[in-house]
Amino acid sequence: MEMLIENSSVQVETDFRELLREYDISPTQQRLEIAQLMLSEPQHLSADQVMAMLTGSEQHVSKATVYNTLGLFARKGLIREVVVDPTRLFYDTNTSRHHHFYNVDTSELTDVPADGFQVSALPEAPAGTEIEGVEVIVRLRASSVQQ
Amino acid sequence: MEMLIENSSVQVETDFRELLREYDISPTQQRLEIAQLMLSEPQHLSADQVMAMLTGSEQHVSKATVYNTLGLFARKGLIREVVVDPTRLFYDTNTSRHHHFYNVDTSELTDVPADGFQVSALPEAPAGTEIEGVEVIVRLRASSVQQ
DNA sequence: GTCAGTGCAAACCCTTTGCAGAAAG
DNA sequence: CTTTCTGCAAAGGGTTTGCACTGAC
Repeated sequence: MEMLIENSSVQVETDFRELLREYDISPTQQRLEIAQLMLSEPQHLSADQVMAMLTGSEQHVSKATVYNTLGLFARKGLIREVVVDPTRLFYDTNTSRHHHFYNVDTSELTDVPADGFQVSALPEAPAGTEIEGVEVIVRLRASSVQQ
Repeated sequence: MEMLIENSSVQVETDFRELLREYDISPTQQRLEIAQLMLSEPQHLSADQVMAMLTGSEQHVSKATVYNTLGLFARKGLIREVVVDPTRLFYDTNTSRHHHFYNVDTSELTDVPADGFQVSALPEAPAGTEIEGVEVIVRLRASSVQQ
């Protein structure tokens, strides 16, 4: 049992090592740890949540490194920074074009199903600028009516 | 000259006094000052910018009051809070449905012309929630090509 | 006179930074 | 061995809060 886990985690680690290299990020232990944690499944996490997930993991990662790493990953295009909450940043492991629900009551960030929304024509960027990205955020609150 | 300005400013003040009352906001001197400053023309301002505009105005308004007032105005629906920058909040005096350009290089927030964009179908809110608002932010950066 | 609003400074909280020590290649 | 990365703690910066004073009505 122990060996099986060992083997599979070594396998996973190797994969992420290559992934980071593809994105021009030198794969240190901490970066691998964070990559593995975040990228194993699509999700939306704040730096705080990443910190929390790291607590109890075998390898200690400091706060500064978490912030640095998330910023680095986002700059390199591995993950996407999402600005929805004035009090904290979210990081989305899905970098493809899609939109978000943000529940202001629970601070939960989720994807809008691809078929639920359509942005037809992109606006033209003002002179001297180019479009870096388009973000659509649908703010939700707990509904007052009974479900 | 002095008297003309006096008269017109008294007129303006009266208008905003009524406007605030309509939004269920008791019109204090500071709130009137801020309302007049912001609502005289459509614009996008951060709390900091409001502070700066107040400096040199006849009536002193403290930082705490500026923040409180902007939050109050937003809660009451007089202005709209816009979350585009992780480091500061913007307040938009245009509360009708429209979208924004955000220039990440200059931190400038502007409106997307109404005809430049189309959101066709709103997504359905997940069970137990209702849509509070939809925000579309087009992030811009200074273009590398010559204009 | 009562209660809401204001001002000041301190507290907050997320994020960034400076710098010495550790790890990567 | 050199360079980059990490960890710690402290600084930063926008926003909020606590509380005494002031102003609205």
